[in-house]
Amino acid sequence: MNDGALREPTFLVLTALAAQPQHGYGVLRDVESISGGQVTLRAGTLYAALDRLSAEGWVEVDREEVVDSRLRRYYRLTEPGAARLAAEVRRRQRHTTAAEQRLQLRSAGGLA
Amino acid sequence: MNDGALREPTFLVLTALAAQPQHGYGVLRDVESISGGQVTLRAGTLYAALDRLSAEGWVEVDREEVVDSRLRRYYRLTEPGAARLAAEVRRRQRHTTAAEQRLQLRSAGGLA
DNA sequence: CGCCATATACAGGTCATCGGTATATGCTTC
DNA sequence: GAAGCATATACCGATGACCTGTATATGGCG
Repeated sequence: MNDGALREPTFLVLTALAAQPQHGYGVLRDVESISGGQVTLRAGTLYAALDRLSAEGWVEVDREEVVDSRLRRYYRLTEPGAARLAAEVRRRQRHTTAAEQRLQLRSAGGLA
Repeated sequence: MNDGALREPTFLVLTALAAQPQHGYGVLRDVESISGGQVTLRAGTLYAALDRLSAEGWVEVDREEVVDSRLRRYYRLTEPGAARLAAEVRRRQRHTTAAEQRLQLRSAGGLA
């Protein structure tokens, strides 16, 4: 079991749903704000990810509302989904910490 | 310009080369240790990434040695490569911080 | 009246990664 | 002494997440 690494869009979708349920378009805007405008998810990416994550059991439909004749489907992060996200956070922190240390060694003039 | 997100294997290859030049197999072992054994790069992934990153100007061949009739090609992270890695670190830290905060909100019983 | 924001959905294409294989040497183990 | 493993680089076909673009529909703004 090498894998399990989440791609950035998937990671951000889970993050957007971590605090409270949101509908698709809300996730879209949330991801944009989390990333400071760096990441704007394509609609296709978002709904494909939502389907995939539902099949995985990491998110599920919270409720559906109809606002102005338009459907709003709210998604919720499940407990397994939260655990998965937490694991991915640890994994990424480990990697970014290693990268930082090595970049510092580099600017310090190489390895001892 | 939405993109620029590095995939995990690519990120780890750059990280492995950040402190000092290494040859392919050294990168392989280094990535494994950085990730605590979680990530073992496929040979195909590694050399494809090295080619791609060379074309991008983020890594370059440092030197070549022949040890026991076997070639050792050492790669080095370039300055643009180091800058790219540093940018990716900042990006990932922003995202992991957001994910952590939201997971805490969740365990605290939802958003205020 | 056209444009933008809101909102969901699908179809076609790309590309990084995976999985497997090939080649070659030297050390260890049985 | 041969079987297997670590070292070392390299290619090829398949997969799948993601991107681009498009379709559909409503309401507000200029």
